[in-house]
Amino acid sequence: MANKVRVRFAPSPTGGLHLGGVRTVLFNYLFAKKHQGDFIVRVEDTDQTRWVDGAEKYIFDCLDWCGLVPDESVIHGGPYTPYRQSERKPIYRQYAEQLIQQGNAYYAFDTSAELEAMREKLKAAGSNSLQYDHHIRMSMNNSLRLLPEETKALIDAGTPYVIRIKVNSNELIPFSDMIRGEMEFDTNTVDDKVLLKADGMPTYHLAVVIDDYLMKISHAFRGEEWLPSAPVHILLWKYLFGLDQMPHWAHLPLILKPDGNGKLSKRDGDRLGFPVYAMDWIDPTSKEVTKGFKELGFLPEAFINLLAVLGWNDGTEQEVFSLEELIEKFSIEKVHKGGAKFDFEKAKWFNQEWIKKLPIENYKERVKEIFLSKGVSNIDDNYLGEVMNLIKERCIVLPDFYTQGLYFFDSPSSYDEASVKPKWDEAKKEYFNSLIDQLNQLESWDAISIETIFKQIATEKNSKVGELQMMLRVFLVGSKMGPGLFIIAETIGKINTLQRIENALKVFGA
RNA sequence: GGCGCGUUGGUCAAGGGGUUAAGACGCCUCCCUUUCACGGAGGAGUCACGGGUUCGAUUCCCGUACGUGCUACCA
Repeated sequence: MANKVRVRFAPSPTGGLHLGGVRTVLFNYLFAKKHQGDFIVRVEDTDQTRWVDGAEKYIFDCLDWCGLVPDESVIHGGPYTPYRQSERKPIYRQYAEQLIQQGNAYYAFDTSAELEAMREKLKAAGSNSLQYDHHIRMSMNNSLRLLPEETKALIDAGTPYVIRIKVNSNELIPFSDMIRGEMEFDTNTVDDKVLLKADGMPTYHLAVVIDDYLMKISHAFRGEEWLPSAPVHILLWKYLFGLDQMPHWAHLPLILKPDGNGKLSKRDGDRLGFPVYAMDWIDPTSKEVTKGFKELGFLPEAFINLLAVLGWNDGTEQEVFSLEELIEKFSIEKVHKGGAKFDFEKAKWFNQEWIKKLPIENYKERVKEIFLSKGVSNIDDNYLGEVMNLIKERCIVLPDFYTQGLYFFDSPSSYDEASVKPKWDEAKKEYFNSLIDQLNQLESWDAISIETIFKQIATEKNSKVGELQMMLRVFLVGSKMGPGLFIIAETIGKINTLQRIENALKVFGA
C-alpha cells in the first residue's frame, strides 16, 4: 500500500447529496490531488430496496457542479470496472465462501421473527447487549450449531440464509486513525455482522473491504458514524487480505444541526430554512423538490470553501480558499475530531466573498438566467456585465442581482414616498424641472458631467444637495438603495433618466 | 442500557503548562454615504465541572457532566 495514493467516495444512490457527503468527497479529493493520487467514485447500491431512480446521475451532476471530477467511476470509466457494486455481485460471494472455509464465517438461517424473539428474550433477561454474538450464536439456527449434513440439507432445500462473520471473543483489536490516533476495540462488544444477505448481495461491511482491496484503495475517508463498525472491517482485512494491505483510515467528524441535537439532516434544512443538498433534488415518486445550494444562488467555489473549513483549517487566519489553494494546503492532521454545527449565516458570507472575488464572467450566465426567468427579456450581455460590476458587493446570493439590479432594466413601479413627500415643495419641483432642461442639453452623458450640473443648479437655487440627491435616487431607483447616484444615471442612459424624473414628477408633482 | 467518539465565546475556530486566550461569522456603537451595501475603527462575549500532577494549569492525568454516533439481511 506504499504505492500510489488512491481514495474513493462511495455513495449510495438513495436520494439527494447531503452537505456531509460533499465534504467527504472534498476531503477525499483534496487528499488525492495533494498527493498526485486518484479519486474514485464507487456506487454502493447493494440495498435494492433503497435504490432511487435518478439518484446516481444526480450525485455525479453535483460533483460536476462542485468541480470535483473523479478519475475513475461508473461514468468516467477506469481499470477496475464495474464501479457499481450491484454489477459486482458475483465477486462477493466467493470471498464470503472463503471466509466460511477458513472458519471465519458461517451460514445463518434465522428468520427475522426468530431474530426478534432472540432480542426480546435477551431484553427480558436484562442483557446489556442485544447482539447476535458469541454469547448466543450457539443457540441460534446456523451452521455453527447444526451438523454439516443438516446445513447442507437446508441449503439444498433452498432455505434462505445469510453469511455472518464469526467474531472471536476476548480479542483486542488495535486501530489507528489518521485523525483520531490510536484506538482499541474489544471483540466482546462486536457482533457477528451479516456479510452476505439472503438476496446474495453483500452488506456494506463485506463490499467495502473487498472493493477497497480490489481497487487498490490506499486511504479511506468516511464519516465518524462508521467508527463502531471499524473492527468488523479490520477483522475482514485480516482474514481475507492481510492487515498490511489495509488502507489507512480517517473518520471525519459529523456536521451537526445548528440548534443542537444530532447530525444535520434534510429535515433540519426544511425546518430552519436553508439548503442541505448540493443541488435541487426532486423525489421521483412524490415529485417533492428539496432546494439545493446551487439553485439558491451559491457559487461552487463558495460551497467548496465553506465545507472545507467546517472541521478543518490550516492554522492561519486565512478563511477564503480556492480549490487550488485547498489542494496545496490541506492536511488530514489538521482535521478536527469534534463535530461542527452548521451555520448558514457564515455560509452566506462565504458566498458573498466569492461573488466579490470572482470575475463576473464566472457567473454571468446564471444571473442572466435569473433575470430571464423573472420575465426581464432583451438583456444585453455587456450592459448586464456593467450592472453586475456596479452592484456585486451588495449581493449575497445570485438572485440578489435581480432584486438589487432590476431598476437598471425597468423603471420603478413604486416610490419610497415616505422619504420624499414630507420634503416635497414648489422649490423642489422647480429644481427638478430645470434639471430636466439642463440634462436635456447635456452633450456628454457621464456621471461626472451629470453630477456637475446637478450640483450647479442646486447652488444656483440655494438648495440642499443631499436632500435632492435622495429624491433623485428615489425617482430613478424607487427606493433608497444602490450604488452611486450619478453612475446609475449614466448607466441607465439619458433617455431613461429624463423619463424617470418626469414620471416621478407626475406622481409627486402638484 | 451497552460500546465508541468528542467538549476553547451564540457559531466556526487558533493556541497550548506562565499569553492582554488569535481570527472569522453573527450582534452592538461609531466613521464613510443625506440611500442600501462595501470598507474602516471600536465594543460585548469563552477555555463544561470536580479532583489530582506542578512553583504554576485552558493546556497533562483521572473522574463526572453534557453532546454525539453505533447498537438492521441501511449505508
